Parts: sequence; C-alpha cells; structure tokens
Amino acid sequence: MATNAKVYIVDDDDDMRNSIQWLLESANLPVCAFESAEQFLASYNENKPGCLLLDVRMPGMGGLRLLEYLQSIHRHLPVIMFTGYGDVDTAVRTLKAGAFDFLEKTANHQLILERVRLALAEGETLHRRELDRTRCKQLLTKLSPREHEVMLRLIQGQANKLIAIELGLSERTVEKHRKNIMEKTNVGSIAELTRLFYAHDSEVV
Amino acid sequence: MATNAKVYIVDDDDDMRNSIQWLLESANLPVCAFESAEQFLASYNENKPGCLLLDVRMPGMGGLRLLEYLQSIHRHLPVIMFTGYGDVDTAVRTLKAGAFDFLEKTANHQLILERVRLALAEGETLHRRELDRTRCKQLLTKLSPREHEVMLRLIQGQANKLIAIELGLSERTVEKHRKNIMEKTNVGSIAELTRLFYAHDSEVV
DNA sequence: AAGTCAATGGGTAGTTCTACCCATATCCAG
DNA sequence: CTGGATATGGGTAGAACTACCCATTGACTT
Repeated sequence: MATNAKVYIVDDDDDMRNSIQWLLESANLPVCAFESAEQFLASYNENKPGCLLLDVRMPGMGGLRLLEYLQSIHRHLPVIMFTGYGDVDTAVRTLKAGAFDFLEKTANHQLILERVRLALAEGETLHRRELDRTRCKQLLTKLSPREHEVMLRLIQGQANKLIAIELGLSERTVEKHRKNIMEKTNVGSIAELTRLFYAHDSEVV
Repeated sequence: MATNAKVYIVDDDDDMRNSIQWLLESANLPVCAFESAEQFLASYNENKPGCLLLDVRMPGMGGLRLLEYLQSIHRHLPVIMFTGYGDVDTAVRTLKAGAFDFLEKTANHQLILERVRLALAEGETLHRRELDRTRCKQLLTKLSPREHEVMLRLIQGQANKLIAIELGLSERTVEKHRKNIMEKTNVGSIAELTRLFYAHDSEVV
C-alpha cells in the first residue's frame, strides 16, 4: 500500500509527459506533471514525500540546473534524470550531482516502472528522516538564547558549577536553565539531550 | 604537499597502465599499479589512504565486480572507473554502485589528472573519518561484556539504580562498572560517552 | 497598565553520582 | 600456583543534581 508519496514529472514534451503520466497512473502511482522546471518549483512543496522524473533538455531552466538547485536546498527528493539522447558525459555529471538514477526514454515500461518505484521508496525513507530531523530542530529552537548557550555546554558534559563560572552566573540560575531545557526538549537525561542534538547530522542505526 | 595517499591503478592493458602510471608520476603522485583485480586485492592495505583508478573490462574479476566487492567491505576508497568504450548503462551502474567518478580513457591528460587529484583528496578525507571511527570502536571494545551492557544503558540515560534493578545487580556493582567504563573510554561524562558511541555512524559538524 | 516571559538569585530537602576504603569468587595465563 | 582481570557486594563521605519553595528586574504584548 502506497503512502501519499507523489511522482513529479517535469518534461516540456507534451506527448512524452502524457505518455509517462498514463504509464505511472496505470500502475496506481499518484502523479503530478509539469511542463517546465519553473512551473514545478512554483508549486512544489518540499515537505511532502515523492520523487522527480526529470527531463534533461528543456527550454528555460534545464534538468541539470534544476537538479543542482534542488540539491543545494535539501536532498530528500530523489531525482531520476530522464533523457532521450543518453551520452556518457551527461549521465556522469548528473549522477555525480546527486541524481538518484539516470534513465533513457527508450527504456521499456517495465524498467521505468521499476526504477520509479525504487526512487519513490527512497523518497519516503528520506522524508521520514527529514521529519525526524526537523522535529529535533524544532525542539531545540524552543530554547531561549541563554538556554541554548547552557545546552551546548551540558552536552559537552560540563557540570553546573563550571557552566556557572564560565558564564558568570550563580549555580542556581544554571540549574533553572537546565531544568527548563530538559522540559522544553522533553528529555529525561543529558544523554538523551546529546543524542537529540547530534541527530541533526547523523543517522543512528 | 601530499600525504602518503597512493593512487592505485588496476588495468590489464600494459601500455595503458604504464602510460597512466607515467602521467601520474610526472605529476608527483605516488602510484601503485596492478594488472588484475586479484593482484590488487592481494596487496591492498585498506588502512592507508588513497584512490583507485580501475579498468572496467578485464579478464578474471571485472572492474564492476571489484568495485562492488570493495563497497561491500568499506567505503573509504574512492574509485574512478576508467573505460575505453563508455556506454551510458555501464556509467550509470558504476556510479550507482558507489564509484566516485567515471572517466573515459580518451580524456585528455589534464582532465584525468584533475579527477585523480579530486579522488585523492576525497580518499584522504574518508581515511581521516575512518581513523576517528576505528579509534572510537577500539575504545569501546576494551570494555568487558558486562561493562558493555551497562554502557548501553548509561547512554540511554538510565540511572545506576534502574540499571542495577534491570540487570539484577547491586548499585555498588553498577557504580564500579560505570567507573571502569569511564576510565577505559577516557571520558569525563556520560555526554562524552554518548557522543563517542554515536560517532560510529555519524559525522558531526 | 497589566500580564507574560526571560533571566537573574536564594533556601532546603532529597536523590544520585563520585571517590575513596574494604571484601570474596571465578577464571585464565604465565 | 600466583597474579591479573572480571564480576560481585558493602561502607562512608562529599560533590553534584533534582524538586520544590521564594524573590526581583527588564522587555515585550495585549
């Protein structure tokens, strides 16, 4: 059973776009098609899971530039670069730029469907990770500036007394901040707080 | 100034191998050449930084299979797949298999050198990360089985009392284990211990 | 003007952790 | 067989943390 993950199609060729859209919808995949990179960007919501089937050669913003732009923003939308004339150089540049896959339009339907399903699954995985990450970030942004300062020292393992000295505060004040931090971030120990903080950039097994 | 990072070349074609070796050595890069994947594997030391310039088509174990094998072991040796007849399908499969780059042998010397230098730099970065990771692992493997068990609960933020109950021990014994753990891993707090443990799979910024 | 929040500081009691001291039993290697 | 590591348990004292209570100041909002 699929989630609400969508397949976005960006291709300026009406026939090709409609043909692919038909193919994917026949396989019960939710599709959203655009005829230019600009139109896609205007309506794309990065907080929904999905994958992107992207034509390389288009008037205006080309596929490679859109790919690079998307990668510079985030990397939780797997991109399948879709091309009519596959040359090695484009394929290499595309994949090194972070594309999930590189497909030729002449590929048979079975293969295309298979690759799209893989990209969709990857998109859902990345989306879940992103949700976790933003959840952590939101917890930490609830802290006031002072609390954030104290938090950074707590996850280094500094004792209240040391923090008080270094920040020129009384121990009582640090204790108060510490309590607020642990309430706001909803953790029961410094170990949990440490994991919460470092979960930004890591994927724990 | 380069470190001791080496460029490994694996190619069954003598002329090509020597030509590339000459090119790289002219640029003052340390080179180690092999005429088969098997010979390379026999003498490759995975604990040294470097990169691999790998021919696709070879008798015996082919380039793609060697790449996949190496990726299954670790991923701190960047591989540049080097091919005479670049077709899109091979390029895509190679890069999706985790290759760092895909180069055609017809490329000019300047380009080859540039790509090799990039791979070498990447190899050094990956090597440094690997050193950190193994350092953490070594610290943690110094723990006895019982200590490891206690450690896992400590980094979850469990209190000595709870650990004692769950493991059917006295608090005194848990305290003793805790002390030994922190001495062996050379940390001054549970927060540090937590970071040490989760540094296995993460790259902290 | 009143209310809320952040930041500051204090007291007191109870829990938890750390640092010392002590001991016993097992197992493995020199 | 003796020493070392592992695992177990106890006592005691002090440091650190937690959970309550109290208060003032300043800034921003309603």
